[in-house]
Amino acid sequence: MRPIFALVDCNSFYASCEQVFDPRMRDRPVIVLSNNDGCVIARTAEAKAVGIKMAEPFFEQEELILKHDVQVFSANFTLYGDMSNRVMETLRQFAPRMEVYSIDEAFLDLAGFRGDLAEYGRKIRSTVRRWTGIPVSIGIGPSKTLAKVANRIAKRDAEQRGVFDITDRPDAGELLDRIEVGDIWGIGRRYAKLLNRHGIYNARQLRDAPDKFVRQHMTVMGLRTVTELRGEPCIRLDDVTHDKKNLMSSRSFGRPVRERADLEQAVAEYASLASEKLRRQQSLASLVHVFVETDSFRDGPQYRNFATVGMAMPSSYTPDLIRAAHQGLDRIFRPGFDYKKAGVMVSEVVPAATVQLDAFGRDGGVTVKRSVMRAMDAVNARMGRNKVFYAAQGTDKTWGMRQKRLSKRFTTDWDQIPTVKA
DNA sequence: TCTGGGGTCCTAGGACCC
DNA sequence: TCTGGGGTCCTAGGACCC
Repeated sequence: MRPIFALVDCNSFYASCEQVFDPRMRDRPVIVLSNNDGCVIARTAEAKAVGIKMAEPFFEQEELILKHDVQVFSANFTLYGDMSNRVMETLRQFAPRMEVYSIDEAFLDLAGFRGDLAEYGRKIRSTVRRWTGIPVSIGIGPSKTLAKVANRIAKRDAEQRGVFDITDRPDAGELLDRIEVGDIWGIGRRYAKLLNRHGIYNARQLRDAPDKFVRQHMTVMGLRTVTELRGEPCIRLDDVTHDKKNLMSSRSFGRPVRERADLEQAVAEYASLASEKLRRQQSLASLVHVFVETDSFRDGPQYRNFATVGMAMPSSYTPDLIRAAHQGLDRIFRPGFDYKKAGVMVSEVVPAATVQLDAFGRDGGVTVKRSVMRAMDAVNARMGRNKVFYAAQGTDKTWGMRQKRLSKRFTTDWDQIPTVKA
């Protein structure tokens, strides 16, 4: 059966989430900032129209923001994660198979669908809007890459009303003419530049480029993209969830940090977050990597370093990871620097079920540790994140991130559910 | 004053083995 | 003087994604 993919993509997702819970924000320029209120990571069409740039620093755009009364929010990932689940659950009803590709995107498998695909797309779109409040755009095509292209057209051309089907279009060539090569899924800045140097500027030119040229300059990955542009699918729909092979937890600090004690707290906090992520996917890790770095945007002495610490047995037990992270920090901490960021990554991740006994048949206390963690996760799930935590994480957290414009956790915390006044 | 935080895959080259 | 040929594993770096 001929594959047909639909790519459903939420429009300016984080900003849309904020609009759902605050009707005053509808039809207004709204933006959402990255952690630490650093960069713009989402903007509504209205914000784009007044010239707000994506991924650019917030402080550089403050003038524009004041002038156009742009509404600004700190990132509220708890809210976005929950809204994402609602959107995905809604989408699931429209296709036998679905791949959740990112927090705001999913591929649907529409192979074998009989009827008008674009019409079906519009039905999906209006249902998601009605059930979750989130606007989406939908691209439909014979390969994932072409579904992505169609999605761009759906977003760009207002007359498509948010849905575009590129399958069996006799004018596919002209449509691809209007897609810049750098806007193709899989073609980043570097490849776009390289292709431009060789006279390839749009999707049609890339589609028609010789295999040998593509293979030589862009490896097999590039060749896959080109094949997909030709309408021959080679990236399959992947509907099983894979365990992450690496898990990272890192943050920039709200202020420069000099004291070792503060770094120890921060690193403990990140190790604890990494442990939680491991437990959520029922995995254990045996390597813990710690890194610290100064602020490269500022003058002054710069330092960055990382250390890797192996644990005796794979673990997801928070104190094990905190201990390893502190060992790593011991190795790389140098006094006298203004640190801006630190992080903890874990690797050599294995499923928890495969845990081995040591040579003496002991389980290293795994059973006890597991019940402690289960209890802690249960309390935190119910009462709110970090209600129970380790003292090493610190209680004052003066290094914590700036989030001046945080919305409430409308959907995941009983105390913050919106109320309607009669 | 203020510049995010995650992930994946592929390739080339070196170490090492037989 | 002649100076093999494969294979595997690991790592660093480069590209991409959201």
